[in-house]
This record gives sequence, C-alpha cells and structure tokens, in this order.
Amino acid sequence: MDRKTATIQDVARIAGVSTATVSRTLSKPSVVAKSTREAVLDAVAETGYRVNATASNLRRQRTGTVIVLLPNLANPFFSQILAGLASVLTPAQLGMLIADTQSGPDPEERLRHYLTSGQADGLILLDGTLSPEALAIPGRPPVVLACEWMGHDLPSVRVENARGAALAVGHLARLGHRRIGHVTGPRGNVLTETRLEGFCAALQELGLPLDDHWVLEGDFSMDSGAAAGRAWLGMTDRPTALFLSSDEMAIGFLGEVQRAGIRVPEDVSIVGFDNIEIAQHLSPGLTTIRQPRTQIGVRAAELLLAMIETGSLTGPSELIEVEFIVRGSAGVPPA
Amino acid sequence: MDRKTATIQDVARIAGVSTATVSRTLSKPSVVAKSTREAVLDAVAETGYRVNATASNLRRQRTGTVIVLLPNLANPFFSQILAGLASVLTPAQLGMLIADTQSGPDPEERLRHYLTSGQADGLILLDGTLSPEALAIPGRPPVVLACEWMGHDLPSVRVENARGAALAVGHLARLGHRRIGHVTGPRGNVLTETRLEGFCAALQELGLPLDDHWVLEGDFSMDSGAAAGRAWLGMTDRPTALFLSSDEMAIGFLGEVQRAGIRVPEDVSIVGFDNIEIAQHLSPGLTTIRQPRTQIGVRAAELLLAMIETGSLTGPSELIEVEFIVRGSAGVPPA
DNA sequence: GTGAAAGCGCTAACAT
DNA sequence: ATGTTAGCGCTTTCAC
Repeated sequence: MDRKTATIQDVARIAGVSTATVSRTLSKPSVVAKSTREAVLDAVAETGYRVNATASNLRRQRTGTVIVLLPNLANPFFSQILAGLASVLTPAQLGMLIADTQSGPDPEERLRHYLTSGQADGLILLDGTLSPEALAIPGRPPVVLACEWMGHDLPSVRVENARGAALAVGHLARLGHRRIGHVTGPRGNVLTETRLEGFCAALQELGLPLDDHWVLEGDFSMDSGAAAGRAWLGMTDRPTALFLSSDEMAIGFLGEVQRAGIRVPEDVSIVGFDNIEIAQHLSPGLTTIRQPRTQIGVRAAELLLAMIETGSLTGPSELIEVEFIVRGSAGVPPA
Repeated sequence: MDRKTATIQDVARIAGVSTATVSRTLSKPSVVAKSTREAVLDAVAETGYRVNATASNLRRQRTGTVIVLLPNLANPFFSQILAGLASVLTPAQLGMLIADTQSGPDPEERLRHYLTSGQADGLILLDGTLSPEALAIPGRPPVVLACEWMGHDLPSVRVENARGAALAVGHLARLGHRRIGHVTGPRGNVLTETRLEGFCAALQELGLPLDDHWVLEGDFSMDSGAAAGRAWLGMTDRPTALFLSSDEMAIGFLGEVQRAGIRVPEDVSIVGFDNIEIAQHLSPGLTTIRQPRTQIGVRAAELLLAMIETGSLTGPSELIEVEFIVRGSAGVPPA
C-alpha cells in the first residue's frame, strides 16, 4: 500500500501515543498498560511497521551481526558448520556476515579489519592459520574459535584431533598393519600438526616404525589426495595402510589407486578423517573419524552468544568428541 | 590505545577541520584540497578511525547488506555459488547475510520477512520452490534469482538445464543405448521439471522409448541416488543407462550398484549433472554436465549490484552455458 | 504508565 | 574548498 515503509512516528501518531511507548511496547510489552499495548499493536498491524534495524543498532551501539571468517567458502566442509551457526544465531536476531580469508591478499589484515571496523558484535573464526597476534586489538568484540589455533587461551570449540588420529592408527594396528603411512594437511595448519602429532605418538606407543617417506604432505583437497596416491604407487617400499588427514584426500587417493588397478582394502587400507556425507556412499565405504560439524557450529554460536550478552571477552572452551566409523576401506594387510 | 573507537568528531578536531570535510575526504578525496586531505588522513591514521557503518547506513538510507536466501546451507552445492557472490559483493562493500529457508517453519514467510524488514539493499534467491507471489511486495528491494523459478519475469541467472539433459541423452544414444532411465530431483522443484522435460523431449526427438518405470524420483541427495540404485537392481527390465539429475545422486547410485557387484560402465552407464569436484575423482570418473557455479554467483551478484546502484527493480536475465564432460561412467551398452 | 527530549555517528544539502 | 546544520529512525534516561 504505502509507498515507503512506516516509521515509529507513524505508528505513534496512529496509536495516539509517543514514540517511546511504541518502542517499549515492542521491546518490553509488560511495562505498558494492556489497553495502550493493544492500540499500538493495532497501529503496527495497520501500517505494517517493522523496526528499522539500522537505527535501532545505531542507538543501541550494536550491529546485530556476527562475522564468520573462514578460509575458503567453496569448501563444503564448512557448510554444515555454517548451518549449525545459523540455527543458533538466526533465532537470536543476529545475522551472519560470512567472509572468506583466502579471497583477499592479506588474511590477517582482513581479520584486523573486521575486528576494528565495529561492524560486528562478535566474530567466529574458522581459520586456524591466522596468528594470535592479530587478535590483540583493544576494544575488539568477543571472538570464538571453532578450529584449532596457535594460542590456546581463547574461548573455542575444538575437536579431539589427536585422539582421532590415535583411533585410526589403533584400528589399523589391530588389523595387523605394521607399515602405516600418513597424508597430512598443509604444513603450518594447526589441524595438520595436531593430527600428525597424534599419529606419531600412537605409532610410537604401539612400537610401530615411522618412516619419513611414508608421511606425505597434502592440503586436504581431493587433488592432493590423488597426488598422494600417485606417490604411493611409485614407492618401492609401500606402506600397507594409510591414515589421511581428511576424507577429501582419502577420496582422491582411493580414486587414483583404484584406477591403477589397486584393490581397496585388499591391497591397501585407508582411513580418512571427517566422515563427510559421501564417505558412506563410496565403494568400498570409507572408514573414517566422525566430526560432528553441525554441533561444532551450534556450540560455537552458543558460546559467542553468551559472551555478547554478558559483554565478556572470555569464556569456556569446549572439546567435542570424535567417533571412529568402521566401513570397508580398511582391512587386514596383504599377505 | 584508546579505550573506545574514535568518531568522525575526534578526527575533525585533531585535523582542525569540520566533520563534513572528514567525511568528504574519505568518500570523495578529489574534492578536498591536498593539504587538508593530508591533515585529515594523518588524523585518521593517528586515531585509527574507521567509519561507523551503522551510522553511515542509517544516514544514507541503505543497509550495506545483501540477503542470500538458499534452501539448505548444509548442501555443498551452494558453497561455490556463495564464493562467487562474495567475490563481487565484498569489494563493493556489501556484506552477505545468509539465510536458510529450510531451518524455519514457513519459507515464504521468511522471504516476506526479509523483503519487508528493510534489512537489506537487495536479495539473491537460490531457492526455486518459493512461489512468485511472495515477491509481490511494495517497496521491496531488488531481487535476483540464481535459480530456476516459476514466474520467469524477474532478473535471473539461469543455466541451460533442458539442454544439459538433452546432451546427456544424446551422448548415451550415440553410444548405442536405447533403454535410458532417469532419476529426477524432488517433484515440484523447477530444476527437476526442466531437466525432466529436456530428458523426455530428447528421447522423443531421437525416437527412443520412454518407460514410466524408468523414471525414478529422487531428491538430489546421495541417499536418494542409492535408493534409486536399489530400485534399479530390483528391476526385471533394467535400462542400460541412466541420466541422474544431480552428481550427488549419481554418486549414491554408483556406490550402491558397485557394492552389489555391478560394473560401471560395462553393466550400466551413468551420467550425472553438476560436475561437482568429486566427479573426476571417482572410479570410474563420472560423465556429467558442468554448471559453472562460481560464475553463476558472480553474475548474479553483478546483476544485483547494477540494480542497487541504479535503484531499479528490473534488469536483464542471463542464461549460462553448460558443458558436457565425458569421463568413464558411460560406455557402450552390454551385449 | 507515559511523554519529552537528547542524542547514537554519520552524510548531504545549503551556505559561504 | 570548507563549514553549518539538519536530520536518518530509534531507544532511553529523566520527568511527571
């Protein structure tokens, strides 16, 4: 009907009250008299009034927005975390501004920008490669890490990465493997290092050999898994099993060696990490470690919400359990 | 340093100019004298001043935000489109507020909410199942569809879906298949219908039979592809080839029949749709139709940006080409 | 329980 | 080329 949207003034005029009363009716209905409240709500309905979030935010010195900073938006790994975040943030009237650290030139500068721009009530960080110094900014909003991170003193939601690696090694050892290789994520990434440490520690604990040639560097992508597959095919002294630091790499590896005529798990056993949806649909199914990604998002959002509400810059951290999922890609070693 | 962030007043005071000059220096540097500009920029640097986006937006009657409405955030299909959107929107100083139509109860109400709330300068719609009536709202911001849609009169970025289906059928027919089945997306979805129509039309054009039993309903998910695989395994009169309306379904189908001992493509040929990253890493590689998803996002964002800048509610539509990708999952029919 | 009034921080006429 | 001024629409003391 109306050409332009109604303001609080219009509602006040129609209801015959002041703008203050309209505002109160909408935010704290209990403090206004029943009859006034009804008059106001009628006027709201009549005009189709919605509060202007920008004006409200300016007045209340908040933004209504949470920034989510992730390394790479195109990586489907994050979409489920985002879904978890949204399920908590949306009901709390907080929008998610999603930004990608890889699209620009200087990721840490991007982070600093968001922290100082006053554009957000809080920030959720999904990129573990940024350095903690970037967070040392006075007056910054609360931050929750939903990833591993160099400095471990911030509120965070993390996953039992080292234990996951140990579970993988234990499973393979129990099947009889003694020559176990590993494909890492990108060096420098905290996830990579944590899983690698867990892998090495488990090997040592079980008295299994660790050959440097059996640790290949990847970058979590399918392509890098395929490259690892080619490297494995070219080895004279192949490990009989591999633990790969992501399911995506496991898929790339699997496809590559299968196309070369290698049978999985008869000729080589494979364990991934993540339990992405496709893991169960491969042939053979991918044995892997489940990370509950939606839950990571949910908990991170809840933590941040609590900090925003209390105005605190600190808060608890949380460790989320992983679960070992046995499918067909790991079996007994070849005779 | 400072406890609270500097305002434009602080900068003006330090630089010895008015706030208007500070504002101008930052938005249209060319109109202020060089010496003043330098003084202002020095003061900006000294105070670490950043414009308060909320205040700026309120004053300029804009929001600095674009809402992206998609059916399901957890679906990795959208992440690349989002990456494309972000690559255009971020440099234009527009944030993306991402919302999920499936998380709440009433998707159309959600859409209406975003359209009327004045929280966005524009909206990008990735959900083709919402009805066009929901957009008939006075004073709404510009909208771009990045999906198929019931009413075809809005600015949109779409893909040659029907032609993609025809390419798939043509390829299979050329290999010698005469019994070609299809697994659809969810009924009612516009993508589903368009591809189905393309499929039927191509069959007819080539004089190939269309058996109703060979058209199975899926929902684009791997699980539904696996279900289609089980259905196919149970058929007495199996088609020798299938065109599946998404790669995810093709993957589910492939895994399911392979686990049942069926060889692909020797026993059955498969063609998917999308060319998701994993398609090339499967064994056999998945023959499919490529949709340039990043580009879809880029073009949609560019269209919307133009509309926001000109204040127009209409604009051109664009059809993005698909490309047929031959890999190993489709071969000659079994003898 | 309700109203008056003072800004939140910024930009864009309009003056000069 | 720069300053003055009037708000954008809202929330929140502070009175009554």
